[in-house]
Amino acid sequence: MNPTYGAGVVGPRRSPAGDERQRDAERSRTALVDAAEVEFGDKGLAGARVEAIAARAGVNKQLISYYFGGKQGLYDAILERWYARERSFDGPGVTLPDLVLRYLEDGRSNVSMTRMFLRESLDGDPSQVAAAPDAEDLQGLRRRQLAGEIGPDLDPAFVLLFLQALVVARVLYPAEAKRLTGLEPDSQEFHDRLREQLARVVERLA
Amino acid sequence: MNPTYGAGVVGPRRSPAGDERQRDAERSRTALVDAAEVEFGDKGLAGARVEAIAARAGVNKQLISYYFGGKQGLYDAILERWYARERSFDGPGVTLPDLVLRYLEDGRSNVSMTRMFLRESLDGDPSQVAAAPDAEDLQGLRRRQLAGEIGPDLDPAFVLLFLQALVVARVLYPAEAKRLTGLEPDSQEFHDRLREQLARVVERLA
DNA sequence: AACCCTGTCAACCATTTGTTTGACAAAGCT
DNA sequence: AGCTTTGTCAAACAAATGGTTGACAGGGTT
Repeated sequence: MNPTYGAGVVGPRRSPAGDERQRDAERSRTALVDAAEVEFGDKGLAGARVEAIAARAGVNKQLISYYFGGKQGLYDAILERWYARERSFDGPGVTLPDLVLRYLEDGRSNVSMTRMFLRESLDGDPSQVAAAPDAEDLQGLRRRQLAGEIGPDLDPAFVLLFLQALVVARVLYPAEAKRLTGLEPDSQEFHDRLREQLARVVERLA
Repeated sequence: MNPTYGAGVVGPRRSPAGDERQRDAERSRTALVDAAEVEFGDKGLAGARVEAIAARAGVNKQLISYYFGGKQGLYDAILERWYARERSFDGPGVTLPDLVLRYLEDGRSNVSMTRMFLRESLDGDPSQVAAAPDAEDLQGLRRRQLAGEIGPDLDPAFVLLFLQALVVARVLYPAEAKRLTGLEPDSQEFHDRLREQLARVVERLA
């Protein structure tokens, strides 16, 4: 190995268009976050190794401390990104099946992050959560119930809880998914079938 | 601390009925398994600390190596126990709602183990699982479909996947459960409502 | 050109952590 | 009673791991 920076194995270039700078804080940051997402998703916070994350990102592990203040900081940064995106999901004029499928879609394109989120949910301390029966998402469901999308004998709170579980089933039980359906959980075919089946179940809630 | 064995703080007794032996391999084993179940459920395999397990069990941590060959061995032992019990669930003459509620019931009385199981599912390598569309549990569902318990437009494989997800929702999302319903997920009231709501959803699958 | 801030790395360090070792006593056996 | 096996513990150990330090060069600024 030679002691130069970046992946400049192809020889010295005179920064052709500003896109291949060998020192790019933003790129390093992003690479670390992306890599960490996978590692944390695979092994969890405790199981993930900072060295593995750095290696996957192609940078020195010290940068994790430099940019995020350590392993935990990196973890938090990713989680923040997750919550931010999730908050933007529900909106006015979105039907229930739409919303569910939206979550499903998101889970498909962010498997690692979903895995990480599930682990986080498992790790989290449930005692320090406030009850919020007036939360926005719940009110949305109540409105849907009045509109007839959900039967009057069902409790929107439990319905929402159930839906959240349904949406992550594939990520939570990849092995079961494969065993039962005979399909690869990552495949397009599985995804299509899942969409269809889930929609049918959601329709039945009415 | 004095260098004597057992919890004999109350003074020396002459083994009154064979139940308070201070050296009891079986008791130590069980204590370790029980303690580990909680620790692994709370922190996961990587996050759990052998010292914490031993402390919770009230024995020396070395016994983990002695009896189970180490942390991993203890983990495997517990997992084995889980699978063994689960295999005994489905049987002839059990209706679908019954079966689901049975899983629900089991999850309630074994929260730690369920948590641990979920983590394991998340950790596991899905690639080394064989597709088994002729599995026993699936055939059972197909029979139920013919009997009218499941609509003909639903695929038993996905239904089973969904049901498994529904049953663990409470353990997977304890914080959400509390936030949405306003009830403590461990409380009897939550459990009763959950039973009821879940049953209604399962009925709707027909 | 001289200077300085920033990005990056390799080596080092302190701690944590699972496991091994060695001692020792409780029970069982002869 | 004496011997052996087994259960248990405290202390020592080695490996792993996250974080810190110090060097150094790229780039922009003066």
